[in-house]
Amino acid sequence: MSHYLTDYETMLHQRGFRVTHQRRMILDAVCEGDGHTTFDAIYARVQARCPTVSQATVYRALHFFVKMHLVVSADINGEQVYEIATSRHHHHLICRGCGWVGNLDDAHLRDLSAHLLREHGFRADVDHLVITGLCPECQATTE
Amino acid sequence: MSHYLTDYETMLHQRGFRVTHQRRMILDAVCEGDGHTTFDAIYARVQARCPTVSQATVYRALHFFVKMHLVVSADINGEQVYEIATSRHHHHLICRGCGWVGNLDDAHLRDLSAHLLREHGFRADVDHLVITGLCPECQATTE
DNA sequence: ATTACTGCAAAGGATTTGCATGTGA
DNA sequence: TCACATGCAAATCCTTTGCAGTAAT
Repeated sequence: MSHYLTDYETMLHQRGFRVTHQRRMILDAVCEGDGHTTFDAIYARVQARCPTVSQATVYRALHFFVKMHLVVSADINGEQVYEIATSRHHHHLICRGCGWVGNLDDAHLRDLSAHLLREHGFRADVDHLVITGLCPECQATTE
Repeated sequence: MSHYLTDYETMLHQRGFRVTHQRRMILDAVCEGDGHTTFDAIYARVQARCPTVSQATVYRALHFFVKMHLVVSADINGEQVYEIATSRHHHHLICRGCGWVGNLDDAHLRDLSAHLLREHGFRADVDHLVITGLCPECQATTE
């Protein structure tokens, strides 16, 4: 993680932005998540370490990181979630029964996105697709 | 449309719910849309015919219709949109540049959902997937 | 020394809710 | 008739913003 941190700090410096104590904590809090961290979870983690950090700062930092492409956000069932951006594209399976989160490699969507580009001229955002459904356990218990 | 209306009215009656003037107007307003109608658009259409209908009623009716599976809702870029439920599964391509909306037949996702079920045991909700991206025109103008 | 960033509190916008009234079956 | 549905307004929730003070470079 440390050389990754160095990279992003250098990048921010080069662009004239500042690396603050708060931003470091907030980015750490995003990294600690399993991949889909809600605002509340991030805010709680930050608060645990530094109770004076305000919600406004967390909101602003998250927007900032998204704009800097260090974090990606998605909307799952009306709730905004955040995840550290990685170079490898992958997608998520979300169980609407129990909240289980699974990963889906980009490879399985290559054909689809190729089709969309060829037939519709549509360039799909393939970096963070969310597919909801039911995991094996939740299929057993009829909703 | 009329026999469809009869069907849903009968269904609601059987379940002990009531078919009111407001609910009819609200469902009509959802039907008039191209498939992704925002709350504001629905409320505006209803207001045009009956200015006394309140937002609360529209919110309540939409939730009600979703629960009755007469309407499906999705979240596009943080905005909730509504669409009449149809038997035919289809998906939507949304241009994040200009808001253009395209349809994508379910057939193109059959392979993917079959794969998910086979490999992950995951039963994907294939009734209303939203894929964002850029349409041909908006690809020209670099965002 | 700049000026980006933060904390606080207030504002803003969207959605929900309590309650008295109205209305469909 | 009587429970369901509505309108109104207040309440609630989430997010953004203005501004004065703080801190990174």
